[in-house]
Amino acid sequence: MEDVARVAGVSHQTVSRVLNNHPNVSTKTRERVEQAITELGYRRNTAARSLVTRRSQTIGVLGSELAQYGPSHTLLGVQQAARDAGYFVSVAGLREVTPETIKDAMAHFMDQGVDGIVVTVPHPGTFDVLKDITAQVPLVAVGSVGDEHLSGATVDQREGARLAVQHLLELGHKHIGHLSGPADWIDAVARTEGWRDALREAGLEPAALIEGDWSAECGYLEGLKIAAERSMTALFVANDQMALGVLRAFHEAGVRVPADISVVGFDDQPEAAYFIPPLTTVAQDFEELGERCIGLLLDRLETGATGTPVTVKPRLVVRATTAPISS
Amino acid sequence: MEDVARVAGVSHQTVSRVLNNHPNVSTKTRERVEQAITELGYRRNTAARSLVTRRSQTIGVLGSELAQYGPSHTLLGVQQAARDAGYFVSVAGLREVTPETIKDAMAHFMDQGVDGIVVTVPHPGTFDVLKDITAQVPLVAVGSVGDEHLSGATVDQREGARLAVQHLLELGHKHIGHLSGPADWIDAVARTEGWRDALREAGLEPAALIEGDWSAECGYLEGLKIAAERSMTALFVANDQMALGVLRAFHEAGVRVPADISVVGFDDQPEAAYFIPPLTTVAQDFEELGERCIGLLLDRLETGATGTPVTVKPRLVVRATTAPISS
DNA sequence: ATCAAAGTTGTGAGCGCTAACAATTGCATC
DNA sequence: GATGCAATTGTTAGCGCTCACAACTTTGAT
Repeated sequence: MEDVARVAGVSHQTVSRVLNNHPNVSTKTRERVEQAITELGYRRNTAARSLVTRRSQTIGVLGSELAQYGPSHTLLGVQQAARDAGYFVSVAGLREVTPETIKDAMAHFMDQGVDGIVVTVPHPGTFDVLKDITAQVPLVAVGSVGDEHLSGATVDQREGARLAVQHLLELGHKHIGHLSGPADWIDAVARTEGWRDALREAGLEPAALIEGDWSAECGYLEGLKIAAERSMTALFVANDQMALGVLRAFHEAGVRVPADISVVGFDDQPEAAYFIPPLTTVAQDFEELGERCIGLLLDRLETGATGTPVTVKPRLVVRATTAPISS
Repeated sequence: MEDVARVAGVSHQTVSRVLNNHPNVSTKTRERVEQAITELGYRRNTAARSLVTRRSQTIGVLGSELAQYGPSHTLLGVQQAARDAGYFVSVAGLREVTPETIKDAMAHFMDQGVDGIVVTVPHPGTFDVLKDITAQVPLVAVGSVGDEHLSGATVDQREGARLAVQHLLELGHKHIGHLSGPADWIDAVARTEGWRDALREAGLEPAALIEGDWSAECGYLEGLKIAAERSMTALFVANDQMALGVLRAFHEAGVRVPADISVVGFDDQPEAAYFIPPLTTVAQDFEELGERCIGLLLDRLETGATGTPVTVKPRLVVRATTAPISS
């Protein structure tokens, strides 16, 4: 920086002012400094800057299952938005979610001195562990959380599930089962609730709730059982991967989709349109979710304002696995 | 740090020595200092440390298509291994891969002062842009690259493709087509070459090469054409997603798999086992790839040694989309 | 011409840490 | 008990930057 100052014929402080866009620098000086900067290929030292400003320009992203469709896309959105705003993004993925691993990752972030944290850990209870962190560093969660002021952006999954079930209801179905995600996932619970709500509103009893684990394998196994029982005419599956397994099981068991049973998935992965048959499902924009989250966090960081949580609306995509009831 | 020193009754320098595991500290003093540290909940300031050591303990990960199956798992491995080694991981995902976006991301990393960089951009030419960076910061690439000394860990994709085609050959197939990935992907080219090699070795002419774009949609569209032509008895598809589309197209067109045509995929995503029919494919361990890469990079960082690139072997997984030729 | 107010630039200190060196202590040897 | 050497601890400087404040320059009103 001293070198730049020398070349531009000013003091190091003026260079600093130019770098930080301080108002009181004459245009001529600013230009001279900027030229010196490019000429010398000067880069400001982040460490030194952080040391005195006490800000690292870094946002920590804590996530689990980061290779899954939803989380990976959320991360993409978060990362892009943060980088566009000039922040660095530090990622910590959790192999397994326990209070210890969460605390470890948080210690990691605190060591790094992150300015803010985004959490994409879709399990309830996570936030009890995180309570004391919130006091030290602004923290925003992706997805709904028990705590109102923690939550950043959410896809209204309950609404999405309701959409799916209402579609089934409109087709005349009365026996609508649900293959849910694991009960320790916030999203899974929300989708199950949406299913239950829609059924109740229609005066139907929510029966046939099966808990799955998101995997195609589980969808297949449960699908086999459902095929054997033939107790329902429609099935709402909590994600597309399980739906794939279900479709395969039904195919094997000779249960025709949608003639014998209708199936609706959730997520709208790009592959869903190429399942056999193409899957009716609920689309949600994970990238937008991530971007919104960063938007909120940055507001909080830069203006101190506690913005209201954002809700992103899901959308029903009707394809070929649903049909009016025939029997 | 001064506070810790006071509590422990030593100088700040001794505290620093304890923190850095310097040898010449008496056990008693060390214990006293450590106790003071936990007592005060002291955290060393990374910025100050970086300022003087000129190391940020941060590794930058540059990637594109980070939400895809392969890249996202690689990122997971990289991230975990780096964090285990006490490094921070800074991620920059490229929405589109152009010299400009790559340079931008690199500038981002240089600003941050990363100690090393891992690149997961599977396009040739990327590394021409990166040439001048290598001089400044150790850089390791995931996947094969033209440049020998850049490349870190690779899955031997050529070998994987050969495995797939040999399997088909053993089943008696003579007309084996290939639906490849985009020609501007290094991996796609390697797989195509493996296919061509295996065919040539068997004295067969590699015909019917179709270039795809990795998507299920493209697999579907091309699958429809292939079904209409009926010019091959087996198809080697460069990834599982396209294979899904192909399977769907064949199903629609009344082409039976594997009776009429055998299909082999690539990647072995967890879903592949639940396709209709379950997909024969080539498995590769992306997480291991990422871990190995970090291993190599850290070696380079800490010992200065230029380790040799690691090659991870892929594995053929035979399921139900391949059968001996019948016609 | 004179002064105050605003705009512009420079100076010095210090953020929290580590490296190099200086000073002290302990311990074996004579 | 004196001496030398190694092990341990303390002292000082400075990494590159921003902040607070001081100093200087311009401008415009009197």
